Amino acid sequence: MSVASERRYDPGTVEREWQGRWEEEGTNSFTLEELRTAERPFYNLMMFPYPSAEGLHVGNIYAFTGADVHGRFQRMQGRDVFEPIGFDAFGIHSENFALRTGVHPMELIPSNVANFTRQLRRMGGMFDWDHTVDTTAPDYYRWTQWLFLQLFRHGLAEQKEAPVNWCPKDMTVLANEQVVVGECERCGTPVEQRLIRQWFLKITKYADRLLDNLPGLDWSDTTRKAQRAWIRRSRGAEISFPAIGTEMAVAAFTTRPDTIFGSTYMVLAPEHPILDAVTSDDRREEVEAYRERTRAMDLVARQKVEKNKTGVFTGGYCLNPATGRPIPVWIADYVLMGYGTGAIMAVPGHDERDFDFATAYDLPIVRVVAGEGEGADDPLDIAYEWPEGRLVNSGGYDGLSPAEAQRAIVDDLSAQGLAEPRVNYRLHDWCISRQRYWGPPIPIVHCEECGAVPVPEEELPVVLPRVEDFRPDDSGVSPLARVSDWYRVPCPACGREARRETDVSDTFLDSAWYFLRYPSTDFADRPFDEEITRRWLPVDAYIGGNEHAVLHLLYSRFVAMALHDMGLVEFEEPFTHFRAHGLIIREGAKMSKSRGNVIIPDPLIERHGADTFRLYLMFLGPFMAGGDYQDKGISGPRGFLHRLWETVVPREGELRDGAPDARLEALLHRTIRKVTDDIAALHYNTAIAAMMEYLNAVRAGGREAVRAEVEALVCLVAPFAPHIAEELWHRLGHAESIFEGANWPAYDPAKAATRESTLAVQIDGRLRGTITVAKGLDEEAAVAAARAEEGVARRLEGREIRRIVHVPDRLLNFVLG
RNA sequence: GCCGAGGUGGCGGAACCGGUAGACGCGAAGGUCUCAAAAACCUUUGCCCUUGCGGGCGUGAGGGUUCGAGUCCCUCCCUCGGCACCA
Repeated sequence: MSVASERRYDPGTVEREWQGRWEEEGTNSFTLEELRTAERPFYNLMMFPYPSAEGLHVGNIYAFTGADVHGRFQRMQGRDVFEPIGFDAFGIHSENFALRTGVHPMELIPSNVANFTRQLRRMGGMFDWDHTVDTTAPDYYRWTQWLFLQLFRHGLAEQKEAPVNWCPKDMTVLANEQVVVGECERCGTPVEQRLIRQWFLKITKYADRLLDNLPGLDWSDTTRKAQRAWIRRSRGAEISFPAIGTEMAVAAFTTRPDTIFGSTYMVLAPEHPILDAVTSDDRREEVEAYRERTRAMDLVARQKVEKNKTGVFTGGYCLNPATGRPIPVWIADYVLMGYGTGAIMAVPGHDERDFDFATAYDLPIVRVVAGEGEGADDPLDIAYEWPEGRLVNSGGYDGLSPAEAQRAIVDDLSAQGLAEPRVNYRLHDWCISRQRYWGPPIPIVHCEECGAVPVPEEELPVVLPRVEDFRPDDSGVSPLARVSDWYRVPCPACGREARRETDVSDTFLDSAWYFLRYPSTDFADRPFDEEITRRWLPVDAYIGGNEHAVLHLLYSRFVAMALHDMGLVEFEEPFTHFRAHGLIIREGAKMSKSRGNVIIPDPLIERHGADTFRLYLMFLGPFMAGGDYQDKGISGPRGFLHRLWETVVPREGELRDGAPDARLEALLHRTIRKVTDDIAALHYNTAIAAMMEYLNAVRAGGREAVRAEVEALVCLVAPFAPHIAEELWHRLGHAESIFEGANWPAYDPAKAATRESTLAVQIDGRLRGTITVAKGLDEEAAVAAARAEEGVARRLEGREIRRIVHVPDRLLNFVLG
């Protein structure tokens, strides 16, 4: 073999050699039979990348390396590790890039995928290239469409009108992220709202389960908290306020029904449907003008821009059902149609926002809760929002605590049919319609007779046609709506002429189930095989960025729960273990093209090798916190691997056999323990530091190592630097791959034990010296040993010792009088 | 505003359960080897005072608990990330 004879470490040669052998020998891939029979399956998942034209950046490599280290570590401990990778290639990113460059996405994506594949192979990930996924391949999105149909059949998909951000110049729908303070991020035109019929998945039906399962998940705490905050459940009541002069009532959601006696006015969202009915003729013009102004703002700007509250009086009144008195009805943009009922009972005395509004428009502020030491009619100079105190000015409820009053008031109003207990969520149903081209068509046919009819499953996939002009237009519908020979189809139910749904689905739907597909890509006739799914899922370890803490992870959980309820999978939580990694920054700032501080990994990998680059990235800082990229820093890990090589492959002669040095052997076992614990906890940086420390000790003073001192070290290094580890393992005489068989070294506590310990000697808590003593030395002997130290003895001379604190093998503290 | 993470040498970062702060690495200085360079190896490297011995000060700021605090408690400041009028 060419490599084997070379005595110098040349990373490029070693890495290409082993990447070739892994590929040839199928080291990292599973056959269908192996997937069926794996005895200790471990599904190691990482978030699949969006294959951009720029290629993999350091951030991707960082994330994948960290996950790969964990996978290789599990494998060396004897698990059958399945580590797949794929491409999340649909979506607006590719579409916009294609529009800009004029390259059709159907050409762009395959070439990007090819480039990503090359880079992923080059970084030495343990990927199973026989089980990849590309969300834009018809044999993948066929099953994305299938999934939509299952949700539809089970009443979890519905079409309804919803507002979207619309840029009148670009003539396109914009995602919230594309709207910057009320303007289109591309052209700066003020964004409008439009109402469009769109498909929604009813994730809110699962809100309680999504919330209540969280404590049982072994996830990064930050991620669980983000999900909790995103769903945000609030319990309260919906209360009816009869609108005077009409037959209708305005329903308002509140979490504080106990404060109803303090509700001195109501506020409706400007879009509220009852608005026309309550507005008086003399106010109509002003109300319309305000409504118009609000409509011109997109949802994001409306929530961000105005700190000062604005609003107008409608001229209408409702009856406060508790006091029986009429209260004025206003509209204001701080009330959102999308939450609760789109109407609030304003309680300015006990809600900060209502207080601000009432102050600005001179509306009455009444106290209905008195805190400790406060009187019933003490004026309020800020809203009293706390749920402690006693009710006042509240008729028969005076004297109750807010909690008691909540129950009593809701009970009494419910009896009159004016209230009912209610739970609200911040979480909204998931809008999956995209009026765009680059996505899987939603598999529905609209028929005038039969309504929305699902495409029969055997007709899937509904293939996205190749369309040269896929620019969005003024119509507010997908570019597919211009392709009449595609959308005109007979109704699957009645056969009459009908029309395909021309919207495509959200990319998050593609990624909400990809982990189910990986182990089953051998099957063309089913999305996921029952037997294989039972063996491999739920995912054992999922490592990814916290930018997906909410959406992707929440949608995946929802899909898994829905499939579980349909009886299609056994689990309801897809990821039992999730860890969020940190971000790579540079000079204290996030890498971005606009800052010009982006690192392109390819030249670095060419120059130093993938092993060095991997090791360097993992050494930067704690994996879960991220790290600061420094150009010169790579020389540390590079030197370490070169020294490791030279230690195992001496320039002259051969590595000797023989007994290891006793001190080194003890250190080796402590290193094994530390590296094992640290990798398990994803503390990669300190694991690497420990290996460096050990190698430094092995080579101290230019000494030559013996085999027993370095063989285990080669194994410890393997998860981080797999190629060099393979090569050295091979040169140490092993025929099989270091990753075949459980080669992770065992920690032997007996060998790790030391006979001596260093004791810190303090006087009054200040360090005055250290002494080396036999392990487990008792206090009396330790004191004697310390007193023998000149510096210690001098300070103790003639002083009274009030107390001695002795922590065996650690410290001895003399407290003087 | 709310929630979350964090603030330690010139830099990235270590530090178990409160027990020698600064592991490991970068950078810097000096040296060995070499025609030279690279690589490798050796020594030094928190700050201040001191020729030296030695001493003092040091983990965002201030206070507290303790024999002992980077670590625990209180008050405050700053940075980063997320959510943001959710009734």
